[in-house]
Amino acid sequence: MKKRAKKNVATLTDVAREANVSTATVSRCLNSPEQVDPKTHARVMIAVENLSYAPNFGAKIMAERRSNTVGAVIPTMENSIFARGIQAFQEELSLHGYTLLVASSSYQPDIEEKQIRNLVARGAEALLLIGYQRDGRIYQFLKNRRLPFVITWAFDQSKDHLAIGFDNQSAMEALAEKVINLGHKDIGLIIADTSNNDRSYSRLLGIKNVMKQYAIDESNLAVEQTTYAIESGAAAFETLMKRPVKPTVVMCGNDVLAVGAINKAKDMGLNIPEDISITGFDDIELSTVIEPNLTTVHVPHRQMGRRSAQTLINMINTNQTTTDSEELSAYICMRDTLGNSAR
Amino acid sequence: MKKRAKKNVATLTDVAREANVSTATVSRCLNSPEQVDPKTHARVMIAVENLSYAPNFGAKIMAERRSNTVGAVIPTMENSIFARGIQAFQEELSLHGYTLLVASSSYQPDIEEKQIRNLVARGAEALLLIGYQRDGRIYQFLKNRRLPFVITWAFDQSKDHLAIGFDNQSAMEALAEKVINLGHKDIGLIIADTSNNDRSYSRLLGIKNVMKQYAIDESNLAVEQTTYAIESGAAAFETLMKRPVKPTVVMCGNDVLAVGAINKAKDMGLNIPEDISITGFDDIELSTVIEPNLTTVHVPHRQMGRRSAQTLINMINTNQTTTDSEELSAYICMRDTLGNSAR
DNA sequence: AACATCAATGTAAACGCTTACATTTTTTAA
DNA sequence: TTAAAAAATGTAAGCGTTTACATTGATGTT
Repeated sequence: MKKRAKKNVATLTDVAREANVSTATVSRCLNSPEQVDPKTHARVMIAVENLSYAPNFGAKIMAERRSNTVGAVIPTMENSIFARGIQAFQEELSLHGYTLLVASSSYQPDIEEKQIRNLVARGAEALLLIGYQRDGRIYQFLKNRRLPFVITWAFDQSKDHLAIGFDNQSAMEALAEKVINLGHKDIGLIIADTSNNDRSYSRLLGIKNVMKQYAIDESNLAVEQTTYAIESGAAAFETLMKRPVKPTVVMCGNDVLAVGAINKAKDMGLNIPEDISITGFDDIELSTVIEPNLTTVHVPHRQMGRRSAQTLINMINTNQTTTDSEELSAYICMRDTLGNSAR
Repeated sequence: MKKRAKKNVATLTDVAREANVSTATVSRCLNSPEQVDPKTHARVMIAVENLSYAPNFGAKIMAERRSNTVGAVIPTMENSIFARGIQAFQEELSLHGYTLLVASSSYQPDIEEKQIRNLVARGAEALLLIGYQRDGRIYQFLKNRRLPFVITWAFDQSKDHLAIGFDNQSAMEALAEKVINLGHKDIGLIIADTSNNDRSYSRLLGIKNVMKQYAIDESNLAVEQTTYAIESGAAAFETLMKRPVKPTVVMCGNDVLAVGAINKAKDMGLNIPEDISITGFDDIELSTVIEPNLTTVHVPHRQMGRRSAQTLINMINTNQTTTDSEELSAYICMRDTLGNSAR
């Protein structure tokens, strides 16, 4: 009966014994080789190889009191909404010697909280988060731990958390204005659940705002809330088209939903944009693959990723816990799915 | 002048002091609450909350000698080739209390090696890897550390590493046979660099095999090797169509490339499949979004992810380092981009 | 009343690394 | 040649947990 499961993988001590040096020397060979005699170094590296040694990060992090790791929690990995931004984030991080740990929350607040705590526990020195909306407890937690974090994919002057992103509401306002100027009055909207997704909520608000501005009654807006998947977009589109007074344009909370809507519209024999206009949001790859090409809002994916990384690294280095927010611009991509109102 | 940077985040000891108990009790509150008096538990949890305590995984892993973590290294996160599989992998893992750590290699062997070592260092108890091809040193390393791993996205009877995947070669053979039976003799192929990508290589081999079988000379196959991106597919397609004898079908190593090819074909005013046939591989979301819908090979994404997770967990639990491989089936998805030879 | 049992808690060693400081060896300068 | 300076290496403490084992106190049994 053994006392504790004894893992038999080589440790620094094993390597030291094998190479006939102290653990300190082995450590130096691995972390600052210039400090050690080339001959010793060679001998140690052979021992490392022979024993298939790999450092134990847990021990390393603890001893160094730092992890060179930055975390990111994104709502989903399944579609490519966040892929390009995260890719840029990661590229910039590794340029500066940091490793990225990604976790996904499946758009669920409780999972997000768990993942945030998980990343912190794993030694993340800073965090990238999507959107503002989360329990105050989490913000308090991050503040107490003096953990630098940046919010992205959103930007709201009135909030006081550090954000590097774009203003969802005004981006959607610009698009809605364009839509209305093309004569559309009956508007359908397919969007993610707005209750725990501030980006969705802001986009919805943007549309409502512009409608008010143009004196179009709110009852002219038909909203379908759904999950982020092509099929959900298709289903929601079908529902919208069954309404007594059909919309002449269906605006979508993102490109994935819009693609679903377009597919369904084509299935139903509708011509886009002659019979029905459709718009998206995000400008992901899909939007130029779908036929006709999707009119959407271009979001500064790569820029958000890059700037967020730079800012976080700077905060880590200067031991600051916050800094100035940065608004990046989103702009409308006019393509082929938005036309004049059919009515 | 400070000796060491003193991080001021709460530790277990701080919580213990605050709650007036020993560190052991705090640890038990967090890990096996049923062992402690409810009153004590409540008191401790308040202290935890007050101090914004989060456990230090490094220390935890070291003390527990296990991490409940499994790693995966995939070639890319940018497009969605691996997204669905990884998603399924992750779902199955968390069902069993394991956390997934994902890293990407950008299709570069040296980065892959680094990432593998990184994940191992971070305490991964098992690994998911894509394809067989990697330096023997890495396999030796994994073997020496008795680290369970599974290879997926490939299956080759003749290799003796544990794999849970499909046979790229025979899948491509089936497709090539179909293509040839439709009268195609001049075949273009757009595929990733086959030199360090065994999936690509097998697919190429599959085509060559069938051509030989049907007595079509190898010179009838025009191969363009390129990177995985829609634009690369488009560019490669253009190159292929400039050849003295144009192919009547362009087979692509994956759907992303195929989408690029289709786009370019349409740009060039070619009708698909009347003027030119195009095929893909993978069956990702894109393939039913593109018009016309892409004829491709369906790959058992989710099944590979799920079965891999189950198998790895089983190996961890039984302390085994390998087990039986499992061949899953891929099948042809006939859609609208493959037709009779135009010649 | 004495003792065994059990639940709750505490004590302290161990995990594998880094690094301040101490010591030894080599190089340089006179 | 020798002393001083610089380079290479060693020693050992400390990082924040878990857990075997020890201790304490309450409860039940005779």
